[in-house]
This record gives sequence, C-alpha cells and structure tokens, in this order.
Amino acid sequence: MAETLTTTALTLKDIAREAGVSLATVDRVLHNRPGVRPDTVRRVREAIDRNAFQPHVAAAELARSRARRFAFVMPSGPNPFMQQIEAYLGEMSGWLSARRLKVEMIATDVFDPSVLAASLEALSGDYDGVAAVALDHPTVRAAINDLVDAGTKVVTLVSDVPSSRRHHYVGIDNIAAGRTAGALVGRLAGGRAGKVAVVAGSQGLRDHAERIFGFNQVMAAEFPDLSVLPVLEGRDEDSRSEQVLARLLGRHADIVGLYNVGAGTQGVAQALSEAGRDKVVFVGHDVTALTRRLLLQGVMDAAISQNPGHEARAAVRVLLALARGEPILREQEKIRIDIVMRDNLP
Amino acid sequence: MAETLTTTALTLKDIAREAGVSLATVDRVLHNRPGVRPDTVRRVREAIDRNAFQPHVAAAELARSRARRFAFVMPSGPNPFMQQIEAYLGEMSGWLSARRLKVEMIATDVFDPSVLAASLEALSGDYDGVAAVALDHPTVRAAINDLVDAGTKVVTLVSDVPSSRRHHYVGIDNIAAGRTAGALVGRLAGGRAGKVAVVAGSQGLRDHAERIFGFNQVMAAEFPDLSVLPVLEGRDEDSRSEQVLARLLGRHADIVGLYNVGAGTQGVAQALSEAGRDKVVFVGHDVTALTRRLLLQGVMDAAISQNPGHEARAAVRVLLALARGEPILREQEKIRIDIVMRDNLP
DNA sequence: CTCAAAATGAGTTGCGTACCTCAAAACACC
DNA sequence: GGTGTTTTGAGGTACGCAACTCATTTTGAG
Repeated sequence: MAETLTTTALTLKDIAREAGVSLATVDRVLHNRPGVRPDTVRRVREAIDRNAFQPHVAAAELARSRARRFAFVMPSGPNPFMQQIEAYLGEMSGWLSARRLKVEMIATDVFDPSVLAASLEALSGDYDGVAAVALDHPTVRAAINDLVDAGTKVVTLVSDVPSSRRHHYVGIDNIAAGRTAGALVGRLAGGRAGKVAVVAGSQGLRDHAERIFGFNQVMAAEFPDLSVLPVLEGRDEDSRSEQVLARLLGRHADIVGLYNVGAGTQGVAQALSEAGRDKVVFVGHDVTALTRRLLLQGVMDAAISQNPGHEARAAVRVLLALARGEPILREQEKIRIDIVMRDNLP
Repeated sequence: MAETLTTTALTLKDIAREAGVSLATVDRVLHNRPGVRPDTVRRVREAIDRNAFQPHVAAAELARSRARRFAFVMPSGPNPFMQQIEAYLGEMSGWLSARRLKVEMIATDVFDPSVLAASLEALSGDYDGVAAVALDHPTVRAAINDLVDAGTKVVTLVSDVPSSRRHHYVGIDNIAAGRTAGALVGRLAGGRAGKVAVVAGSQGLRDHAERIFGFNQVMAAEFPDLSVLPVLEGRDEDSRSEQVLARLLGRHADIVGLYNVGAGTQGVAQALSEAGRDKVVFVGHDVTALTRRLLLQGVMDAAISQNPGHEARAAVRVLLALARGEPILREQEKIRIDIVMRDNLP
C-alpha cells in the first residue's frame, strides 16, 4: 500500500568504507582532483553508483561558504517582457538569499553582436553562472564558448544560440509557437476564406523568423482558403507597426486574420480598430498588461505566451543545478507554449 | 548597470547581537519555544525583520538530521492522470533523496468519505506533510482539520476542500477551466448553429460540477446559436460513456460540439467515429497517451490540461516550504489552465 | 524582603560535506 | 638499492543552525 520512492541516506563515509579507501580519496574522486590512480577512481565510482549515492545538498552547500553569483544579461531599453523577468527575479529575493545566491542584472545592447560579446567576456571569472538573452552570431557564439571554457555555466534565455556550447536553453520552441499561432488563426477564422496579415519585428531575428516559418507551414498545409500576405516589418515599434499595417488593411478588404509575431502590439491594435476591422482574428504573443486588456475586450483572440516568471525561475534553477553538478529536471524546466484566451488568463 | 537583488548574508549570531540577547534566546523565538518575555520576543523579531534575516536553508536542513516524510493520498484503481503524477514523483527521486525527503504513495478509495477520512486520520503523527486528492465532505474536512491541528502540513491536490483548514490547494480553478472549454467549443465551431453535448463522470464530483457550471456560463452568454443538451453521465468509464453518447448522437443530427468533462475519453471518441460525426468539435481534458493521439489525428480539437508533472512537483515544493516555514512562491506554484492543441503538444 | 518561577546566558554537540595539511606508503626508474 | 614521484591515509577546521543542558539572573507574588 505505502510504497517508498527514495532510498536510505548514505554518507561519504559509507562510500569510503565500501570502496576500501579513505574519505580523502573519495573527496578527490568526487571533485575530480588529481592524484588518484585510474583504478582507484573506478573503484570509488563503482561504489557511488552501486549505492546510488547522492551527496547531501544541504551539507555541500553549507560547506562551500562562498556564495554563488549569477548574472542575467538582458536587453537594455524598455521591454515589458524583460521587465517581467526582472520583476519575478525580484520576487524570488527571499528564496535566493536563503540559499546565499546573488543574482545581478546586466543590461546591454543584445542586438549588437560585438557589444554583447564584450559584455559576456567581461563576466569571465566573476560569476558561477550566466543567463543571457543572446543573438545567434559567430562573435557571440565565441564569447559564450569562452565563458564555458572558463568553467562558467551558461544558459541561453528566450532566444537560443544552438551553435554554441551553452549548457542549456530556457525558452520555447519558436517554430512550434508559430505553428500554434497558425492553427489558432486558421481555426478561429471559422471557415471564412480570405487573406492573413503577418507583422513581425524583423525577419532577421532568429525567434521571429522561426515563428513565421512555423506559421506558414501550418497555413499552407491546412488552410488552403487562407492566403498569407508578405510579412510586414514593424521593428517591434508601435508607430511603425500601425503605419505599415494600416496601409495593408487599406489595400486588402478581405483580410480575415492577423498574426503579430513580436511586440508593437499597441500599434497593431490601433490600426485594426481605426480601420474598423474588429472581426479580424488577431493572434499575438505574450501576456502583458496590454495584451490582457485586448483579450478581455475581445480585440485579441489569443496570445501565445511563454511564462516569464517560469523562465526566470527555470534559469536560476538550471544554473544552480549545473553549478552543483546536480541533474536537471528536464520536464520541470521545459518552457511550455501557453495558449492564452480570455477565459484562461493567468 | 549591475544591480544586486539580494542582501548580504547575516547569521543568527548577528541577529543576537543586534537584539542584545544571546543565541539561545534567538533560537527560542525563532522556533516558538516557551520561556521568553513578550517584550524580548518583540525585540528579536524586530531585529530579524529589520535585517530581512533569512536562516540559511542548507544549515537548517543539515542541523535537523531527521528526514522529512510526506504522504501522497491518491485514488486507487487505474487512473492515467494519477499514474502520471506517480511517475513524475518517481522521476524526482534523485532530487528528493538529495534533500533527505521521503515521499510515500498511499492508495485509497477517495470517493468514499469515511474510508478516505480513516486513511487520513491514520497518517497523523507519522508524516510532516500530506498531499491528498480529497472529496469535499464534512467527514473528510474534519479529518483534514485534525491533521492540521496535529501539526501536519496539508495540501489538497487536484480537487480542493476549501471548507477545511488545509494550508494550500494545488490544482486549477475548475470554473475557469469550464469557461475555457466553452470558449473553445464555441469559437472552434466557427459560427455554425446547432447543439452541444456534454459528457461528465458525475455531476456529484465537485470539479466536474464546477467545470460544467463554467462551460454553461460561457455558452449562454456568448454563443446564443449553440444550445447545450442535458449533461450525460458516463461515470468516467469508456463503455458507459460510449453508450450514452451514441444514443444522444442518434437522436440529434445537429450536434456540432462536444465537451467531455472527465475521463472516458476512449469511449467518447469511439461513439463519435462510429456515428461518422468527425466534424463535431471535440474538447476534453488532460494530455495522456490517448488524448495525444486523438489530437494528432484531428479527432479531438483541444484538450484542457493541468500539467500533472507540475502538480506533483508543486505539491512537494509547497509541503517542503510549509515544513520549513519558508514563504511559498505563489506565482510559481499556481497551476495554469493549459490549452493544448495539436501544434503545442508538450 | 523572600523565595519560587520565569527568563536568559553560555556553552556543547552533531549534521555531512569541502578544503586543506602533513605524513606515510606505494610505485617507477635507473 | 636508492632516488624521486605519485598515491593514499589520517586528521583537522569550518560552514550555520537545531536542540539540548545547566547555571545564573531577573521577575513577580506574597
């Protein structure tokens, strides 16, 4: 009836006895310190595996009195999504200080590869872990690899740099996000035929490009009655987004759907309402104060969201697990693609 | 540029000095031990607050050598959702044992109030925390309150007992889940007029009743062209669900939507396909191997899901925080209502 | 003022690990 | 066999707190 899921607690001393060596040797093996014969290493490792030994997290943490330092490298300038991440980190301050963790925010121009790379290089040695919103660019990739080589744990946040040797990526699969947006626009259009507009920040941004790719995939395969118009670039700015979209709406009377890939949501909504096109199915990204309002008003129909609070916490947990050498709970740290409509607004 | 989010690390000794008392007195205050004058308690508390003192989690954990025991009281019998929760707890075993936590699964008939209450009472004293899938019934409520009074931390899981003094509820808002289902059925029906069928396990179950309530709310308010048929009771069984639904489908040719509130999904899908009614918008609950397949095949259109992995982990984290006297990260532990469609299948 | 009760101080021990030193043993090489 | 090097053992200290004991001081009631 009652089934135990955990094993009994062993200590290093037990492992030492099992392996027939002293505590010091076990310690050397555990921390990859030199001066142990390969054969002895093997014996110790075997004893550890055989007993599924887990070092006591609390004891380990206590013993290494040095506090851990993590840096979050984020875009400078006002970006609601990033501000939310910052806010959630602030909410964790009690949790962090109880674990003697120091988290610092570093604002930089993440869109300039050389500036970003320089910011990353400057962190080397000072931090145990770095979470960065990074561009996928050779210079940045090199900076990340340098950090990794220096022993710093590196996590990419929101936007990945898959070609680098970063330890982990905390963010969503943007192609799947685009596919989801496509399915929503198509299904919510409810069989109407017509055109679909797409507004992005820039097709040069990896995440935007991936979303558009996924979006087009689904539209082409499943909604033959809907034709996707060429992508508008709004540079994530309200005014420009409004401008380009207004022009497009003027030219096409049969637009039934709209996918806003990045920010500039305010401008997009404005253009729609000024053109009196509130029947257009409008799908966008992220739950902010603005999109929340638009969803409640029925202007937006759905938002694709990656929970920023979850991302912030996952980044910290992953960095901590990496620093401690603990396994990562992949399932827990995976960021889901949330579909948010009016009735399941968080 | 670099802004620190945490404060410097103080220790109990610092607090003692600040408050002008000895370590022993601080310890007494911190653990609510008797023998301290109210005025002194106040002084110590003030020193703690003034410095936003956080006991070092690792040190505290290490000092209390006793391992913590948590019990998960779950329904007996084969229930895929519950099995998933069990599986995720199993995946955490490394994480658990590194923290010297013991989690035990206790299967019982959660639908029989007296049996459930007896199971709960039996736990008293042996466990630091209990997570229970519980019925909302006076007898159960009393058993929960008894546990709480005995100092055990109690968390309700999936289904709440709001009238009890349980410390926390880990699960979704079922009314909002029902509303979301309603919005999905209505929107995905795409303007078609007709009838909507609802299949539930039993209207006596609190969570099912709440979902139906939310569903009807939205349908009545927003989709006047759709009329909801009386709720069918399938007792969460495949065969019975298929039977009752098949009969209903035979009687009504104009059914355009279907909401399956509980389990029995296999039977519901079977009835639909045998009647050749694959155009019916089908919304159900939970992502299992079955619903995953149905979504991919296009039989189901959307599933409302509460991530069982998240629920399992949240329950453990909440119990641990409660046991340690740490604050709970409400935002983190909140269970979201996930809308899962084919393209954002996790 | 007296005396018991209450409040407080001072101190100890142990939790399991990290990190360090120093000496002893084992080994390799000529 | 002697030398130098590598490997191993033994042991200590520190980390911050929980939990406890025992002596001492303070307090309040009579």
